[in-house]
Amino acid sequence: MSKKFQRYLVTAALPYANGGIHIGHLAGVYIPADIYCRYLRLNQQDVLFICGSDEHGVPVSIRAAKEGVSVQAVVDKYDKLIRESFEEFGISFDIYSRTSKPIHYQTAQEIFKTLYEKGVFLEETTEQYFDPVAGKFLADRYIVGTCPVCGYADAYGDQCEKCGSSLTPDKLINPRSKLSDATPIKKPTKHWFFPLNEFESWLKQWILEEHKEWKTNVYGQCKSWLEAGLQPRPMTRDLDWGVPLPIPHTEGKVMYVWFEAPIGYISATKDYFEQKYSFGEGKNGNAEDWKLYWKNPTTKLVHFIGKDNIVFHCIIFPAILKAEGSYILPDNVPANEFLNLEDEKISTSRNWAVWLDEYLKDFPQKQDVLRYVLTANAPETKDNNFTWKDFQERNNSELVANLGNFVNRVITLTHKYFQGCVPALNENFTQKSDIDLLENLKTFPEKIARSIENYRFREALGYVMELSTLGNRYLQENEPWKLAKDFESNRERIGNVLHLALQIVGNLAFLAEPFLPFTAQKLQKALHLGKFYWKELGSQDLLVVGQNIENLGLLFEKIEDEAVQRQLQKLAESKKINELHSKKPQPFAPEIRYDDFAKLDIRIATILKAEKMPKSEKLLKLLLDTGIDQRVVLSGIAKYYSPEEIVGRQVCVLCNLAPRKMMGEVSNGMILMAEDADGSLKFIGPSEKVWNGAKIS
RNA sequence: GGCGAGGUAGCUCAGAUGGUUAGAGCGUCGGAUUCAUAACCCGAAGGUCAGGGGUUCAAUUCCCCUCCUCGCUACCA
Repeated sequence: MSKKFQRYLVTAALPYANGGIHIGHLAGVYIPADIYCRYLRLNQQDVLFICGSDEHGVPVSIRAAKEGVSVQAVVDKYDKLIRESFEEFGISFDIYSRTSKPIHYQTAQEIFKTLYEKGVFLEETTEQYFDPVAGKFLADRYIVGTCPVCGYADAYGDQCEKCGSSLTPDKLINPRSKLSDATPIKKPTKHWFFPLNEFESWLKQWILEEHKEWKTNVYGQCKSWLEAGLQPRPMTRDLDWGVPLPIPHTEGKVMYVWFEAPIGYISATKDYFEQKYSFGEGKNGNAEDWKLYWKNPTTKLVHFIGKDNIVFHCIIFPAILKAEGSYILPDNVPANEFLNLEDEKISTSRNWAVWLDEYLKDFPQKQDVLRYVLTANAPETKDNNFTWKDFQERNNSELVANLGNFVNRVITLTHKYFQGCVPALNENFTQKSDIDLLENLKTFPEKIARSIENYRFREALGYVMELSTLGNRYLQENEPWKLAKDFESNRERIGNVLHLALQIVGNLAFLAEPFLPFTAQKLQKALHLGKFYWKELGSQDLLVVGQNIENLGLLFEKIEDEAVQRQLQKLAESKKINELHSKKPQPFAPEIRYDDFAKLDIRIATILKAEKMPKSEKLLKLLLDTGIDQRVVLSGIAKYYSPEEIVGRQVCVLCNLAPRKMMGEVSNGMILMAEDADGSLKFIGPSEKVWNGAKIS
């Protein structure tokens, strides 16, 4: 834990090239990672900050099909969007690479091959869905059909987007291929499994014993997984978009994204050094430098991610690296929780988000404001809420009124009394409040550094603001504007006060840099400051006496109600669109013949008994009188009906459905339900009482 | 249902290996001030630390139960 490290390798989760970056991503991953790296650089550490677009996986292929363009075109488009908004937002990656680059293919294939040759993988042939027309195996996402839960006609094989149920392709009614509409058939295919179970005891030792300092959410998640027991996981897929396997005769097979995406960190590092040398900096180095960062145990590897990625970064990826054998493992994985927006979950598909590219257009030159708000309210220990009102208030009462105001007062006073030049500090006029101020100032770099090193960024930012408050208080206590009423006799004292206040501003110009890089840059320029490192901060002579200070105007401006209203309006519109969308009935399913319908034997039956299935949230166990027999049917309606209220009711039952086991009970049929616009389920039955067994036609 | 993380002032969040008056920022109210973007500074009010039980001289902090939120997971023929 207290190991001495010689260099840092910091990674930020690879954004998926399927959409833009929103405030949840920023608050959870990119801003904290950027603060950490900017601090480390100011602290003269050797640090490499790595990121890049993750461009494989099924969703991009589907989007490409939907937009009618090539997969490459889709990833190019989003890679560009993401890359540009990060750049403009000041996320200081040393490299932003892509997993579609040849270097990544090589790297991923090398690692795969090493594991293959070491005999790490288990090979297993299983039955998978196959599209006989397109001649391809189908990922779950590529199979659509009617959702067995809500009846939505275009549910995916892994999940129904309508009702959120998680599914498997077997569960879909009338499954069909997205590629050709053909009915998928099952066909054997071979896959390579990574035996996570073999790494279980090692992982337990490494995480549960050796990394007790990890954040509680991360540690807890890992513990949960490890204690549940790990299973082998397939690391290959039958797809044509992805990194091909480096094994002969495996055409049409690629690596599972979660196998190769984290390797993207490694290939991005290689990419960095290749680019560096190709631009002529490499005279003294060599292209093997990346190994220093990935294979030398004096390197501290830190992964910044969101909580949804914990398993992949703490369990699967480390196990893969461990199996490979020559790589270092992360020292820490400071995963953040989630950020909500105006009390609701951020959702890309529902367009409930604040998109970085749109923010940058709506609030030009206000990168630091968003950086500030998202840091001050970062979901470090629990899910947090972002509201535009809070954004406005923090800007107006913290950035404008505290920090911006302090800087402005000091510079204005300096111009007023000393023609904009830094006055000298005269020892004869030093007072206790000066000494207190300086004593206090000295403690800040250390405090801020400690918080950052422990991944407590909101606390660190709080200290920066505290220093600004201290400055404001100092001015208030010493009231140079009052002394100036008799300027000549108080000249030295006024000079001292402003000198010290300016030194505080000078310190802020660097202490704030990890958090507010644009503001820090402006300040450093206006104060004509040289380059200072963290260890030099806290000192009282950053500014040179006599140096001219530029009047840089206002650092922050107020955000008016109208701007906030506009943003709220924008959100209200997405909400309206969502509601319209969800209230629109689903389009009709494809035409069928009478024969198809006639296959369904739907009867009226009476519920004789009803009880809640133990250990289940959704299932009720019903005993039905069908007129012909009495049978048990399980139905996922527990959220909408209590057992007592439905006994005696007549319902429609699909009777000739194959029996199915759920939660250890066999269900013999399916109750037909109508789904309301809000997703709730209602029984359908005869309008008047009929005899049990009545056939529906 | 199982597992994990949370439930602390009006709001957003800290914190305590159990011990005298539970903290911060913002908001609110009062005062002071005018160099400053009606900003700053000082002060005050505001909390049975989700609810119930237990252990203890002492619990908000430890244990058990219940409720609520979020995530993972099983189930929705």
